[in-house]
Amino acid sequence: MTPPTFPASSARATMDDVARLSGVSLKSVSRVINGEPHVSATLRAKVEAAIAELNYVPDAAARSLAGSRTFIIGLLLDNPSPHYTMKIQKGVYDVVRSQQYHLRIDNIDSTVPNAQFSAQLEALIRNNRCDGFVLTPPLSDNLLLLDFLEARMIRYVRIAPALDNARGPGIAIDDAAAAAAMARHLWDLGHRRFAVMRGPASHRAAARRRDGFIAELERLGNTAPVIDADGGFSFEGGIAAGEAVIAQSPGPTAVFACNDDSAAGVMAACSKAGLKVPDDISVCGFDDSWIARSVWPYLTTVYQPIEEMGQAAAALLLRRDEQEGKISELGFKLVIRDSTAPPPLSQA
Amino acid sequence: MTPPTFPASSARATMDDVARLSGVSLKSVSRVINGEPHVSATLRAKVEAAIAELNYVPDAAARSLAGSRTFIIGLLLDNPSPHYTMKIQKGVYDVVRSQQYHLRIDNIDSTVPNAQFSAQLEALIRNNRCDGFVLTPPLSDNLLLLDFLEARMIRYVRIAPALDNARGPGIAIDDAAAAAAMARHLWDLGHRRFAVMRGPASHRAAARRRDGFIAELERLGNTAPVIDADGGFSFEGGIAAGEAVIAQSPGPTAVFACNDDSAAGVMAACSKAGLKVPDDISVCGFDDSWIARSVWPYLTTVYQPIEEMGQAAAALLLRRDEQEGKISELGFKLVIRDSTAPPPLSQA
DNA sequence: TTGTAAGCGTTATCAC
DNA sequence: GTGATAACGCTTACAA
Repeated sequence: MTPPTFPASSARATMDDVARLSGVSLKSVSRVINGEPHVSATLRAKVEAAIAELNYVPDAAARSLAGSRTFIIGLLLDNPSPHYTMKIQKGVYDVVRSQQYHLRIDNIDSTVPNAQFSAQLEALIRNNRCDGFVLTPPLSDNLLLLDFLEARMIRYVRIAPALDNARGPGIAIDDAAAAAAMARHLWDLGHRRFAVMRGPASHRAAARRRDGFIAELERLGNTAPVIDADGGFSFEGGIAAGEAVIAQSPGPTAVFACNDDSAAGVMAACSKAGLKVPDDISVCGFDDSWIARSVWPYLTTVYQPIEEMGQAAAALLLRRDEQEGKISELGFKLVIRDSTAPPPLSQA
Repeated sequence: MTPPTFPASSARATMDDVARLSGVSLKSVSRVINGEPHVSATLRAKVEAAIAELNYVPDAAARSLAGSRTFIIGLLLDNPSPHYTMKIQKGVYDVVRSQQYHLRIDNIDSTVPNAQFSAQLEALIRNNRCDGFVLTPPLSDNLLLLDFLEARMIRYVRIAPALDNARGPGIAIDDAAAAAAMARHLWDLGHRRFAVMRGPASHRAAARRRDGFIAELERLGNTAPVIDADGGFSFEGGIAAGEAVIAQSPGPTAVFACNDDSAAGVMAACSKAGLKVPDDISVCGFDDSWIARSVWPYLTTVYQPIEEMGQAAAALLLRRDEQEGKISELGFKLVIRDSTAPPPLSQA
């Protein structure tokens, strides 16, 4: 079987052409291109003119063969929510392209046994290096992965890490504070009986949301027990947990789900049970994902700047300001829509 | 400003090492690696043993510099639905990786003026070629893009093309037939008054769905006019169009939306208007996207094998069986869930 | 069937 | 500041 071959692109100008046209050496052209110091203004001008005239663009393959950079940034994805992932991807892409880098995608499955996991990583790294990886959750908290990358001196930036935060650079929001803001919103509306839908154990940030919510309620003076259910971060999980929770007596007047998907599930459970949101019960979520505006009534939730987190992660990776171990926090925003309201008078 | 530099990965075996260890020439190793013919079994065995022992992996940069292949496939994205895009991306990724290729992502904005559009394309192509592109809708029907790629002899495969189908290879489903199947489903339930929510004009496949739906109704004997509204392919568009449609008198007993997002919007509109789905009105969509299971009741829709379409597109690109102009059709499936039922007795 | 030699287009080393 | 010249790791004529 003959391997596939593809036509090369049409002839392009090389560094040689630029050097010849501008009457300088190859190395000088290289200096100009890479913005190296110790180049006279006149030389630089000559070279730049030639580059413009020839419409010259450096060849990535040659650069990465000769040099130590590949001009490729990898985005490591695992088991992603489409909405979340696409936002991150868009953010990373925009920054990467603005610096003349390219974006490579790599999916890895972190649910397999360790040996297999390492094999996947090996396969990714070996035949086509890249200049760094952006790690998305739950990979951001995968210690095996961090070990692997560090052992090979491969740079990375973690998005929404929640574990071992001194470990590597990262971009996050303050999940606990955001959940606390939501707790205050519900409290101020008059709610006093709450349920919280936690996320899967592997999602560390979800635990922070749940804990932050409960802690803030306590701080506000809440003494009643908060119903604690597993919403599984999914619509189906939200339905199941929602049905169980609203069947209790007395039931909650407000439910905080740790992501929007499970919140939508809770709303569906309410609708099945004949409870009107928000008149009979308030429901709120987290993420301000696309589903928050795809349910009726629109979901009260926490906006996190997902795309900006992708941008910031890429920028951090490209900057190389040895910020190891620093987690940059971005702002969140409470988005009050139509799924939360004061509790029914009879229950206030 | 010094450009960022990244550490090279740890020393790896090269083809030279393999040649030395196995006692053959460089070229022979190359032959084995590339699966070229005319290699004796013994030589091949020796080389493969050496490769295994040294854990050798060819360097992509060197290969693409010396040869005509880059081992990179590009996925061209524009204005994507997250769910759809992620599925395509996953499918393309899996096939590409299985052939030792890598996946590069490129977003382009096709809503800008032509000159700017071409500039975007130039920028993508120039400094880092790739061995072919997978085109996703609406890019699959962008004639400017096809011209651009063909002029540069860059291979491509179109996903869900609906225009100029003789133009290049592509992967699609039979949108008209799928819509017709949905029409029969509703007709068989007893519905006789229909509305269809069409998509935006740029999405050519959407028009095929609408037309196929209406044509099948006529074939079945429907004489009443079909209400034709613009659902805009979005949740918001579906709400607006849905409100307008159900306000009519007599209103439809069944609504077919050309994608799931607008179908969900119609459901929300019904819910606002106090109509119960499916008891008072049936609603169905197209795509079997994630939102179809994120609404209540679950949406009756058309499943299209999006991930497989991505796989097939990548396989086509990699095969190089000059199948120019051939569109491969994959199967669809009617997915009957809970949002469709017989019309209310009073209206049957 | 196998091997030799000449690049591919950059960056890096070291002189000048 | 600037410029020869040697890598980088592979593919591809062209021989043998």
